[in-house]
Amino acid sequence: MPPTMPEPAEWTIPEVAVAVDLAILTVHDSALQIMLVKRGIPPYEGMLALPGGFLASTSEDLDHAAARELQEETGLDARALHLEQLRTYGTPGRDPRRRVIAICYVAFSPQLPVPVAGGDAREAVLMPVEKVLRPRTRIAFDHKKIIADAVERARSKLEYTTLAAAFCAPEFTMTDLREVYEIVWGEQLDPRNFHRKIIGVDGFLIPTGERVSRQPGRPAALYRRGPATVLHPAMLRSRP
Amino acid sequence: MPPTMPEPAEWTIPEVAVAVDLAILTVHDSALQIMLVKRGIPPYEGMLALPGGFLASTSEDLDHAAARELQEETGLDARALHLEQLRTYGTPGRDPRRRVIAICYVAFSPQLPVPVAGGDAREAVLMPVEKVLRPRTRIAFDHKKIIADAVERARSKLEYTTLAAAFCAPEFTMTDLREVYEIVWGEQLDPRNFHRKIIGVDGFLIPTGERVSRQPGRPAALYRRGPATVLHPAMLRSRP
DNA sequence: CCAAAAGTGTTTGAGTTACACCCATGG
DNA sequence: CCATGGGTGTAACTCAAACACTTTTGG
Repeated sequence: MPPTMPEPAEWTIPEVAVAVDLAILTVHDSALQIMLVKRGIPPYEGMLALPGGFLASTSEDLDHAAARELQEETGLDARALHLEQLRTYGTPGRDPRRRVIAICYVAFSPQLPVPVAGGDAREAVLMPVEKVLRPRTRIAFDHKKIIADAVERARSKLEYTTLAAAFCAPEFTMTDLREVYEIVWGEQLDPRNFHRKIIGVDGFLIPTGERVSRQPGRPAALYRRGPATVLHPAMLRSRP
Repeated sequence: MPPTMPEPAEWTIPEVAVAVDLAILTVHDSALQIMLVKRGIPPYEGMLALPGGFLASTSEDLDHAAARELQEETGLDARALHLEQLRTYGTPGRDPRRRVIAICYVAFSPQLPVPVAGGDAREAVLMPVEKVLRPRTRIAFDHKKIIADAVERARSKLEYTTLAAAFCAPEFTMTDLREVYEIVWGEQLDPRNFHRKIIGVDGFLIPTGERVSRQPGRPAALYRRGPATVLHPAMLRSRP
């Protein structure tokens, strides 16, 4: 860490602020959606941005800061969903006020419980990423790029991990799980081959023994998330 | 970025220093090795640590800071090798002096040219990661964990990208490339199947037309890196 | 009974593994 | 000419894609 620099006993601290931002993804209304908040102050006042905030204290762990932000913004408990570091963004000028280094996290959340009234009661919305990423949509700071990276992380993690289940409610059907894949990847999957594939990965799903009948048709078995975390062999999406 | 916080026009900047550290990996003497520097000052004086330094100015891009450190520490040109962000480490207490957030990068380098005399002429060494990661070996700060993460990144990137070639000299044989895989993964591969697999990925290798005869036996064809970056289907290592 | 969704079985082809075999060179 | 590594051919196997077919419900 301090090997190259001049290294006096004291260094000059450049005027750098450290932020933790969150890309909270969820599947809702047959679309992959991301949580955004409306900015109340300049710069980018009134525009949508990722939730996040500055490092609260000098003794707060990064992962803890992310979990705290998540709790504050959405009321969600970080222990109940998947939260992982995405990347750090620090291009000068990304915040017009001063140099800000943003350590970004992605969260994969099941349907958000309430219409997400944050603790701060600031205006939070869910927006389909498809819409966010359109060229015409304008998002504060460099957050559009961060969202694109978060979505790509989600898409590739579905391939080789069992994280798709993190988007499902605690109990779900095979079709619920398949729809997560279809929505995140934007691609239809064969229900029959999908079923066989998932059942073949042991530890992915635990059958509850229950069945639900939500449409006409044969009732579907209910499952819970199993202990497996990796998918091997991977579940590949088609390459263009 | 500043959505959750109190948000006065001015925020308090916590006393946080931002560092950029490098995990420079190379294959040398039939081992995956990492570049370490001996610390000249406390804390951890005399111990080995990753090369790196503090953000030089308030207007320096992170990727640029990493490339600059690389140049300063090793004389290597970042344009000539692969450099990518790994992860950001910020657990409080990881530097005993004050809060330091380290944005870490991994570099994949071909054989380092000279015995790595850095610009600063500080003592730099290559050490096999196998040795670094042994429980008994002590490394400054939390750098052992960072090194473990860097190695895991390298191992998994060989599976689904063409990055193995980044460890090879500009011109190399199929066996050179195979040995990169074998050394990084610590696993023997069948030379015949490996050859066919790599040849089948188009854009991975460009034949130079030349041949070299370095041992008794049929001379091997020489190749250069091709434009392909992804390996599809992936090259899987065996799972334990 | 019919439509619709859940789930099983079967065929085919792509891709990997394992290994026999041929090729081209140095000593 | 023979040991050695480079490279090709091929059969057995694994797994995914495609799809016919059975099961079980709501209306």
